[in-house]
Amino acid sequence: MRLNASEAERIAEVMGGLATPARVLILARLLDSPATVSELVTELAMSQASVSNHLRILRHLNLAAGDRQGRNVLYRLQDDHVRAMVEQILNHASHD
Amino acid sequence: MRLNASEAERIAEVMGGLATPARVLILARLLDSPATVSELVTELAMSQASVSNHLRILRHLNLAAGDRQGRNVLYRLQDDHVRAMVEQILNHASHD
DNA sequence: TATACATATCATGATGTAATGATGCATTGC
DNA sequence: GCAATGCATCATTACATCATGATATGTATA
Repeated sequence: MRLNASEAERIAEVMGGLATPARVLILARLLDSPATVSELVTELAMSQASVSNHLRILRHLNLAAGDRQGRNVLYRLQDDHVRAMVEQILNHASHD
Repeated sequence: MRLNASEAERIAEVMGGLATPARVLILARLLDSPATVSELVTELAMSQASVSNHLRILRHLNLAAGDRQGRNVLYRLQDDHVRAMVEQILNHASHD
């Protein structure tokens, strides 16, 4: 599994998406089920601007995706591969 | 898999260890086999200070460990659980 | 012990990122 | 259309992190 510089850079970017407690909480919450922005705001006790900024980052890293439903936007994990990775990472914490 | 704030903080710290290309390259290299600091310096074309600083960070995060062998220090991944996590993360890149 | 080699740490400057408050945009209901 | 709701974006400030060059520590060899 040898990496070149640009692959390493891409991985580092994605991992940067998990390098802040706010986004870890968001991803862990989305592991359970999709959630709207306001649900995340109340459940995680974060400001609306902060949640929205973090969701934008997760979107751009292809870790999360949002689907508008009326006034709300329902966010979810991007795909099963992201799900597996997030699960593995959260699992790491419990073995540590 | 619900997280509290301090668990999220811990995970974010560990992921910060993978959030820089230099450390991704180091961990990917150590996935193959252990390596001394000078081997990492030459193989990855990084400065000695930089490699040593990054290794200190990886050590403190319990991602890597170093064993002195004479003048050299041989670095390796901390354990099989770290190995599994790093493999999963590198695997993510190829499916992306 | 003196020297060279391998690694670690330190101080600094430059860059990046997070939180916050304010504002803008989109959608629904009146 | 107008107001209200839900979300996104912007600008600012504060803080953290990286790379680098210099220096210190530990280890082997002469």
